[in-house]
Amino acid sequence: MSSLLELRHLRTLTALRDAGNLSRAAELLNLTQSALSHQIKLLESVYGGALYERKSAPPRFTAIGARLLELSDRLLPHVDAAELDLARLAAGTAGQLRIAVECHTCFDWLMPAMDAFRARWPEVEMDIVSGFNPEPAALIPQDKADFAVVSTWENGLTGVDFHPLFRFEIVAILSRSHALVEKPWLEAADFAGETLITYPVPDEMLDVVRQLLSPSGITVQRRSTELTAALLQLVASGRGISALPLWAVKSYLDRGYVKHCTIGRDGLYGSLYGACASRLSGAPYMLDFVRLVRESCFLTLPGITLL
Amino acid sequence: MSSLLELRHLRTLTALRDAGNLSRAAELLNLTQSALSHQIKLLESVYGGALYERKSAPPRFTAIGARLLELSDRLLPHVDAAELDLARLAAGTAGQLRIAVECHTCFDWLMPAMDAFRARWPEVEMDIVSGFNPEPAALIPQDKADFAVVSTWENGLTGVDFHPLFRFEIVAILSRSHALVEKPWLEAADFAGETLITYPVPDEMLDVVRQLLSPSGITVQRRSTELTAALLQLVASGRGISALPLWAVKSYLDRGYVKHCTIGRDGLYGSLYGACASRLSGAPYMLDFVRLVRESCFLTLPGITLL
DNA sequence: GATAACAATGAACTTTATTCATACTGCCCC
DNA sequence: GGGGCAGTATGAATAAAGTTCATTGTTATC
Repeated sequence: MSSLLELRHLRTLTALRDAGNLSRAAELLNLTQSALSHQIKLLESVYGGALYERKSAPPRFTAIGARLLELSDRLLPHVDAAELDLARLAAGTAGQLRIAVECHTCFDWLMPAMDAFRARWPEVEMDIVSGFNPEPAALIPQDKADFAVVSTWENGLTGVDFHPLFRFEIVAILSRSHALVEKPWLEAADFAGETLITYPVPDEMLDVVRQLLSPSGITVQRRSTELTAALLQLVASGRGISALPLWAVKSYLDRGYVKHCTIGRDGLYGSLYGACASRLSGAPYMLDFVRLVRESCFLTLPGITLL
Repeated sequence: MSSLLELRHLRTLTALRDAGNLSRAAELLNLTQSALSHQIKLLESVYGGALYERKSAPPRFTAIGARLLELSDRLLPHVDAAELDLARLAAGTAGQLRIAVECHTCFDWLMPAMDAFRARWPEVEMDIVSGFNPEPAALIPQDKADFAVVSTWENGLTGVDFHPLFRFEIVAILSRSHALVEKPWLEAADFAGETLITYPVPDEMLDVVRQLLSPSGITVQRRSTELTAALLQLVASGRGISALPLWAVKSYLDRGYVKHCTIGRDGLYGSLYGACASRLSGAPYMLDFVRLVRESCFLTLPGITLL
């Protein structure tokens, strides 16, 4: 009888468009694919027609779906703005956000989220904690940082809360002519005798060392450089192999500049978490920041999974 | 965690503002007062503060409530427009709407709804069935009307569906100096010997006759006139008494031009229904018309209750 | 201080949304 | 051309609401 259209449905539609398919949209919304499928089925029964063509990627919307999307685009920004205002009403607008990172590549994807955040919370003082921080989470209890990107969820730390960010695959990077390229996947032994080219971080922070090499008792030569491009240049020219997040090297792989190889039979995966001071863990601006990071990463980084 | 604000909540807030209090808002939304109270309580717990001051009528909104209302005002018109578009997509935009009324006063409140309807469904041919129609519902099977305002729900008619509209009190109208004014309420016997001043409709269509006088076997003199103003002028000058919907005479009563009196111990009530051809009963434009009528009446006519 | 109107509340209930488990579909690829 | 694979659909089970019911609390009014 009366209208059953809710914001939920509009959010689903835009997520579908943004994410490219139902399953990814579900991930973005923290729901299951099934839930969204049911939602859309309901809408279709109400409006008497399909909302989009299922077999096309990206989804192609019908007139009905397009009209609903048009509505979403008009509505959701206002909803977002209103909720932002309300969050600010609830807990002042001021605050600090000193960000520390463990790995340099993080800035690649942190930047868009930081830009969005700055626009949304102009009164929050945002800073990057400079210098080399092997254990950025430790800076939080010392009150030298408010937020840190870390790869391990340390339950021990008091006064520090963790927010899951995402999970990604780490692949071995090899020159196009490397012998190992032929293998379906690499085992620890394959690294013996190779030079491992990495970012300049301590051994125990490299997932490939921590999860694969150390447990197998294999040690390798290391060589490091700051920039991803330089690193790949070294690999391409045969100075060694590397192990990097897939999202960091996807574009090089697509261009055929280097080759890659799964590490371990089931692949090697790293995770990232956002650590923050417990006292700020529930602050609207902190929650908003985490959300922005997750969202922008999911839409930007290829092949990642939200945690 | 993620936003739980839904259109439902925004609809509640605007209904609250439009209707003036929770109970009336509930009526407008076809929900109970309790449901709305729970909704608002939830919102308040989420946003950390009251949405409005309960004890003031009309409701006075807090900053939070006002921000949400602002959002509603920006959103709901778009939602409405979109749903209208979608309804038109589903079932063409053309159609006929020939309206017949049983009682002349109906046009008072039918007009605003008709104006709104014309704007929303420009391609639907709207007409008023002219002439005197003692039984307008009968015109529907004859295909001389598509919609009729009637005061009885006749289950017998085939091919005709009824939509409940509203219920209203019918009061006796007396000159300021009339003796009966002193009575707490009038019974059938009080009408004996009086002249009943009415619109020019047959006896059996007057609720006061049908529900009170006929059952008691009391007959009265009748005198009729078309216009409400003329009718009241006759009453005021002592030519007789009348029985009219409260909403039709409220403004005269407020000005003290005439007096009124409850009819029967529990009051006399009339109801109105919208009759329409079954074949059109589910048509989007017909449902929309009924909705517009109910809504505009509820917001406009004092003292009515939606059915 | 009774009455009436409105709002709040907790529990029962109903409805709806979501998940789970599984089956279906189109597509790519040896 | 028969796996695998990624995406989608579906029915039943479950979880999570939203809503009502019955009642109480509150405030204003006469």
